[in-house]
Amino acid sequence: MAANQTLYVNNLNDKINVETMKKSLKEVFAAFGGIIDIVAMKSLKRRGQAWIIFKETSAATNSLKSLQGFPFYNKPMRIGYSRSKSDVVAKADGTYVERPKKIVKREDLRKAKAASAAAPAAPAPSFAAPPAAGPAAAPSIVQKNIQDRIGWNPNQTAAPVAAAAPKTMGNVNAEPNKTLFVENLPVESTETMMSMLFRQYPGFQEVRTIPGRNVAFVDYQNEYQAGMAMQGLQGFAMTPEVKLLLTYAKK
DNA sequence: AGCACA
Repeated sequence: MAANQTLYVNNLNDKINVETMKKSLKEVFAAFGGIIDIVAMKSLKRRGQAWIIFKETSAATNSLKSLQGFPFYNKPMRIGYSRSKSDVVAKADGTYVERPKKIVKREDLRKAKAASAAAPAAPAPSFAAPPAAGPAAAPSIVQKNIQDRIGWNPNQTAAPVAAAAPKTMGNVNAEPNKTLFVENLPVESTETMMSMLFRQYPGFQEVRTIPGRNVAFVDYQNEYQAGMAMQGLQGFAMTPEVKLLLTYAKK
């Protein structure tokens, strides 16, 4: 695949509103260089994909390498170079030619209808019973899980994705906030471990654990970055039984 | 799975 200043990203979570998705993508990819635009659409043929248009091909290459397989809204991103030059880029270098409007064929309409009818309804929020209580987790499990997570090899194709987020929010406060409220911390987790885990996400400031309580607060520079960390680590399995529960802190 | 440009 030839290098291109535009990246093609797929396997994106299409349950996420496209505008939110574009903002979140910008948060992560902008760390690698200037972004001209992000194109993402929600139609049947185009959902779950996005084009990240960088100012520089080098930035595209760096982000491709380091974000390949990055767990994003619970799905590992698959990233490649775009097959063609983006219109904005072609317009800038004077090579843009008007593309003929495509005709939507009757057959395509039929297919689209069939596909949406076959699409399963969104799963109900899971209140699944916790896994059978096995032997008490050794203290090292939490550490190991975190190390596995932060030592995540960017070149692997199948990234270890956090367990599906339990949508059983104890805290109904959905108001975005640059501070995250973390629940379900196993007793053996330490502030150092927590910061290792949360530091992977851009904008990380600090973790504040609350003595005697299995909760913590994690600060980011802004609420988008906090949102990124929340999506990335939601349901993270600290032990096979204990999964992190993340919400925005109350303002 | 699907490479667009509203």
